[in-house]
Amino acid sequence: MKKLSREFYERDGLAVAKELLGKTLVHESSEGRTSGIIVEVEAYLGPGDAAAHTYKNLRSNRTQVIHGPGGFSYVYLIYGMYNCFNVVANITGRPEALLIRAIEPVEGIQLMTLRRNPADKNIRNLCSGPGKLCQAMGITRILNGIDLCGDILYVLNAPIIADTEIMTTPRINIDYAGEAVHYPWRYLIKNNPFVSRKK
DNA sequence: AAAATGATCCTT
DNA sequence: AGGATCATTTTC
Repeated sequence: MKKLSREFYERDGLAVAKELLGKTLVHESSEGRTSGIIVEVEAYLGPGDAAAHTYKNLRSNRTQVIHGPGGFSYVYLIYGMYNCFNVVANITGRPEALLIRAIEPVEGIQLMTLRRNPADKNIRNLCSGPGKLCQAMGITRILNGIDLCGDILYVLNAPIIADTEIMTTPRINIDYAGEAVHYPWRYLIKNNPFVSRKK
């Protein structure tokens, strides 16, 4: 399969979020190659989304990549300890980010286990959360702002998942976001055992 | 300049 | 239910 193109990313964030399900995220690191199937994605659609880092078009050193073209990576530190990986969607001037919350590990499972917790042999615990998958795949803020149409971090195309196989729920841990708390912008592959916990 | 705050995870 | 841990944002 081919890498997803700029055109794929530069569309409405909700459509891109949904269509990312079932695609394969790949990281070619110096330690080795890791990959996995995206099974859970949340959309953060600034400027009208109180949960988004680009709410009211907020532009800062951290969020500037979200304001640029689609198909770039946005990686930020959360709670002083964990990285979160997002795919930037839509065109320049439409600041939308898609948080990859869980993947189903495919390649480099041994390396993922080593990076996470060598004592835990349960592969369900490897990438079932945004901080966990970044740790397992070696994604850090060094990769913030890189082009997903490049050769280091990218997503391979795959057939679209049918609506009947997709579930939507409100987003996780955004209780501060007022009205936006209820928006059904979390997309998951139904009955997939590798999604994150909660709700 | 100082204080508050997380798009989390793990342990109790 | 609470703590770890710190860059970023908000407030003074």
